[in-house]
Amino acid sequence: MARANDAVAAALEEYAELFAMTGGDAFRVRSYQKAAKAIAGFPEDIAATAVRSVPGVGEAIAKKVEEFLTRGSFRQLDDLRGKVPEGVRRLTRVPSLGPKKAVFLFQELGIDSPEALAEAIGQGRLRGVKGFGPKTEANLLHGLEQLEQAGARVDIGTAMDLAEQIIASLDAERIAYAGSLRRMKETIGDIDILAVGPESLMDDFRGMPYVAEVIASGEKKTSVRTTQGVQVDLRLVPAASWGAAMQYFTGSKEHNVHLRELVVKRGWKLSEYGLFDGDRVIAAEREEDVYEALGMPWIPPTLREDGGEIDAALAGELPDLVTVADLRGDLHTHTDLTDGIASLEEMVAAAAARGYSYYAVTDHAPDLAMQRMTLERALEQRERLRRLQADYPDMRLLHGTELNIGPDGSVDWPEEVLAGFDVCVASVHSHFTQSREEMTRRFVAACENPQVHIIGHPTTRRIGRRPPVDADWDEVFRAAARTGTALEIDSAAERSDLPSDLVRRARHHGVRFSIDSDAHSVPGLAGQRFGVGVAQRGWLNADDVINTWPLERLLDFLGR
DNA sequence: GCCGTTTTCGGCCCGACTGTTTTCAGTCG
Repeated sequence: MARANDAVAAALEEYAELFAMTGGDAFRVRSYQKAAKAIAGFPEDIAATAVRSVPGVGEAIAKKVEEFLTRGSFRQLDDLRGKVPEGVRRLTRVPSLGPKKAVFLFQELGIDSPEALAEAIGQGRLRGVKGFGPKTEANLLHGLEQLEQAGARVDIGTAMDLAEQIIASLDAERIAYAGSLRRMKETIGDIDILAVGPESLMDDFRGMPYVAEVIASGEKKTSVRTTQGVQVDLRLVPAASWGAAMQYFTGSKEHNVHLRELVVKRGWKLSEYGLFDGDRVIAAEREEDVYEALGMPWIPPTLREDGGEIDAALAGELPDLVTVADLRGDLHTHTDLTDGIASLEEMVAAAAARGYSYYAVTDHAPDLAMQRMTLERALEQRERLRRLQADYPDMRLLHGTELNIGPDGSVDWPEEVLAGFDVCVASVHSHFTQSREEMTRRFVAACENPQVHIIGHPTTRRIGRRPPVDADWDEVFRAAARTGTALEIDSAAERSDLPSDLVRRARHHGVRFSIDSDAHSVPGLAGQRFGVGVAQRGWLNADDVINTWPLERLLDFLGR
């Protein structure tokens, strides 16, 4: 069941942003951001909790949240939405453009969207404007390009939260999401929801508080844009053709085109209403029947990209994909010692509740200055973790760290310190714009460090915010395979990193993977389901993933 | 706006980088 937490957090996040843009006090902005983060990371459903009990939520924010929970917004948010055009908010999505410059551009030049900014630059209207020199202009152009590449797509976590919220809000006989979301694609353009139920469902849908705009509405399909700017299509389908509709609307288009070629060869017809031989229905109610009628087992949605899955299915050679149930632990997580929001004790208790055989705490290492890590603090944490171990006889607690890979491939702590950690994840957190050669050398050097077990979020992309770094990935994969360094599939939805296409390529080089949550909160631990989606899209089976292995085998891998 | 074993007022993760500025503002992690 969808929790209200994410919708509340998104509203507070938006308010913080608008408040900052309208000249609000920076410390108050931080209060809203902190509260949003705490609510998103709060383990209970906020709608069923005393809001004040969430750390970081005081009198004023509690009132706003309560109003939001009753009517889907709050007065101050409505006010600011009226003052700052939605497009100006989108301007801050342009990398290198923050709230200050965005508001400046709006007030001084009337630029009210990324599109308008592109036009203004094209017309040379930024020339000579105070604070906008040639370098800034070039950076903005580059940022606009990146934004365009990312498109209006949102990460799968945002889309999944929204889809689950919508599904929970509608009273249908049967309802589910299809499309790229069901295929667990890392970014989602729009959300497709199929439902069986009365036509009044459409009215209910249009009237929901999360609907900002109705784009189109008919008997069978309603399209809306939500307050988060995501398009959602709701389709009513006949109960008798549920399976065919799911098959059709799950896609991908390429998968369906390929499948329909097989259908046509047999003189049949496949549509969202069913698989037909003339007027005779061969399959319609169950999706499995569509595939079985074509002589193959049901194909998992995560494989439906026309990447060889149909031939594999026909040959009976579909991979035995890794699942969430295969995971025995998590090897990359944070606590409030650095930038997490839950304590060590809370995170460990939550991990135990998830039934893990092992669990690694990997707070940031000292070179990420804002985290203020020191060796002393790390060793104190280790002591606390060792003491906690006694309370968890069925779960091995591993003390790890997330190191920073420097520009030359070196990491923060010297070898003798690293040797004291059970798990070392090493990640790039700076110098993103090195040349391909430098970046490749940097990753290869990190792989060759015998103390490094896992390369964290390898491409360092942040969906919609930062492009992946440039490296010769095949070279990196060869180094990882040669040195026995695992590559991480970071499950945090805005990362989804490695991306699935690179996962599949890396697998061909014989690389092992670790599907980690990179959780900064208790609910963050559940994010592994998105990493499993990426892994499935990369055709991984359980054996490819080190944290499906039994404890002994994992310890062996870690060299202990 | 939130929070409290130095505080109910006065602090609030902080340093690096970049471009533009002649002493710093904005952005980012």
